[in-house]
Amino acid sequence: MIFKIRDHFDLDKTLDCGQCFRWVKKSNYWSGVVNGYLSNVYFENQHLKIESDLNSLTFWKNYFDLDFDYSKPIKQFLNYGYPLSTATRENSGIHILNQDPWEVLCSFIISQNNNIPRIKSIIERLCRCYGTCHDKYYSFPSPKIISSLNISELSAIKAGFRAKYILDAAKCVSDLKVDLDSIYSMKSCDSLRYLQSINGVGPKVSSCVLLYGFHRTDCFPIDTWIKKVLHKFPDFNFDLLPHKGLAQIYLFSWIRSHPEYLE
DNA sequence: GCCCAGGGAATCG
DNA sequence: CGATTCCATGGG
Repeated sequence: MIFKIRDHFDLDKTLDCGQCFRWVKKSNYWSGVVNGYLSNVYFENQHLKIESDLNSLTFWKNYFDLDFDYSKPIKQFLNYGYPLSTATRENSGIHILNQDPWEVLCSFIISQNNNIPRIKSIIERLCRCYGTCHDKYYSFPSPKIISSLNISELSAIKAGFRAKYILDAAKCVSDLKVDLDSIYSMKSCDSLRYLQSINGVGPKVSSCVLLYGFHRTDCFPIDTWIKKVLHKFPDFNFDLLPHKGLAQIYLFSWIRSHPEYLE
């Protein structure tokens, strides 16, 4: 299927900004597994082309967030001063994906005290070992599947100390002690506390789940890089900024590509 | 060998 | 309470 893109949209940055971990860049397209379906995505002259057995216009429009009006927050960010103005100028093509909440939760548990290449390799092993095999790719394993494992079986993915956190999350989610669907009707501050009832889920991981799995742009995940930015620019106050989660994404991408600006 | 990586729990003053 | 330490693993 094909979408005509009106606003500025950068597919490369959207899939390579650290919000998702299973998309792989091929020659002129991206290949990934989304909700159990192998999908290939192309972008050329303002058209987004998607080849996937997941053949739903509304799903993909939502996944790539094509109905959200980015122009207003972008305009505000551009007038908010350095460094957000610069970060926005360089990264305003990024869209916030609407990913599967369980995959986001599990992925960002794995992300803690870790680096992006290794996060990807651990997730890949998780899918290969315990996901469902379709022809030549693997779906992301369900919470029920993972909750049936013991800690030594999970050690195969080499997640280290995070393995016990993955197990607790899978158990909580599969027996509905943490009902992810209920979050859709909860306020962000309540869902943050709710998610943090999972062992291994704190302020940062819960914020990422809400931002990348539920499009809660009022959440502002503070990781090591954002911490450095806030320390370097103490006058920058995001508390009252609308859609500050989007600002966080721009700032994260910006500082990752220019770490020298911290000196 | 040492340091760090999209943090959070356990422990300590 | 806030501050520090530990947690597995792998690449630089």
